[in-house]
Amino acid sequence: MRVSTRFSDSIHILAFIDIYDQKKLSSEIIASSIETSPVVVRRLMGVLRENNLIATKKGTAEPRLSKSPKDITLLDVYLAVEGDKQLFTLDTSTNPDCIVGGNIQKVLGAYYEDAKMAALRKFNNISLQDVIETILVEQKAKEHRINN
Amino acid sequence: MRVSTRFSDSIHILAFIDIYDQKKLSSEIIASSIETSPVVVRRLMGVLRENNLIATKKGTAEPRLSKSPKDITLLDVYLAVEGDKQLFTLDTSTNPDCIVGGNIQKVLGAYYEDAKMAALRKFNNISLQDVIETILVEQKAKEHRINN
DNA sequence: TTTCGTGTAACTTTTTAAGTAACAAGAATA
DNA sequence: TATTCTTGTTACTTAAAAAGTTACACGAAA
Repeated sequence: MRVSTRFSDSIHILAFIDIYDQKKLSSEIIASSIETSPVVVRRLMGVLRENNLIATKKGTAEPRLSKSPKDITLLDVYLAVEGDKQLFTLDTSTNPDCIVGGNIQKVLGAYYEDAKMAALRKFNNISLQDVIETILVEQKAKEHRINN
Repeated sequence: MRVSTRFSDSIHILAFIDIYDQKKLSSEIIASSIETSPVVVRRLMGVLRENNLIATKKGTAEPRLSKSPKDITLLDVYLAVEGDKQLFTLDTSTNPDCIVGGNIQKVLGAYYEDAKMAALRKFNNISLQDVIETILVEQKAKEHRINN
């Protein structure tokens, strides 16, 4: 299938809202930064709103973060838009009458869960604030290279 | 998209080959354990062969592991069939003229790589032997429950 | 009251992998 | 040696999930 960019795009939206705080923040403007359609942005923002990461007002282009960027981790965003699904996919239809087919799901499932948790723990240690600050540092470095 | 079960199915194939070592091991028999088609099995076995994990002989139903199960890690299998692709997907088309769009790929890319490595390190610490032994233990436990 | 924008539904397109059909050619065997 | 089984491979179809598109009711603000 097409691979989901919801996680990346959601972090983008949140960083954008924080960085361009005082400006008009229509879904169209945000979409032009992500290079996608306004509807995709509004759909993602709907999910972020349901998960208490942003607050929006219908008809008004003024989305705001519900919490400080320090208090939003990448894991919060990931769980909001991707949910707690498998990261590595088990084949869930294997022959239960075979020694391998009848036991491999449980065995692999445990290893997959372990690997997934190792990755998600990393995301739980990165805040939106970290992302925003790093973006701003990269931007200054970029501008420095251009001027020298 | 449809989610790939190549990783799970490949481990299944390797465990099956090792456990049913002396028996006839046609792609049809293996496929019936995975509950898929023989062609899917042969395709995966082709990839496993290219990556030196198994040896096969055209026309003969006798695939064999190329190495001891102790010396095959889940990471070896993962890289063989999924490659070293992104685990978390960056949106690679963002507006380069925006502070966020112009820097987020690099910033998120680094965090994603970090999380991916945390997961893959786990897989590098699990051998096919671990998987096989755990399957056999689960099977004995299952039989014990049935007989008591 | 006009204009802009959100929220949402319905539908289409895109992408990727699995499933299916077909077949040449190697291996084993009666 | 003829038959049967099987692999390796190609080409095509189906399935599933997400992004893209169109449309529109309704809220907000000038």
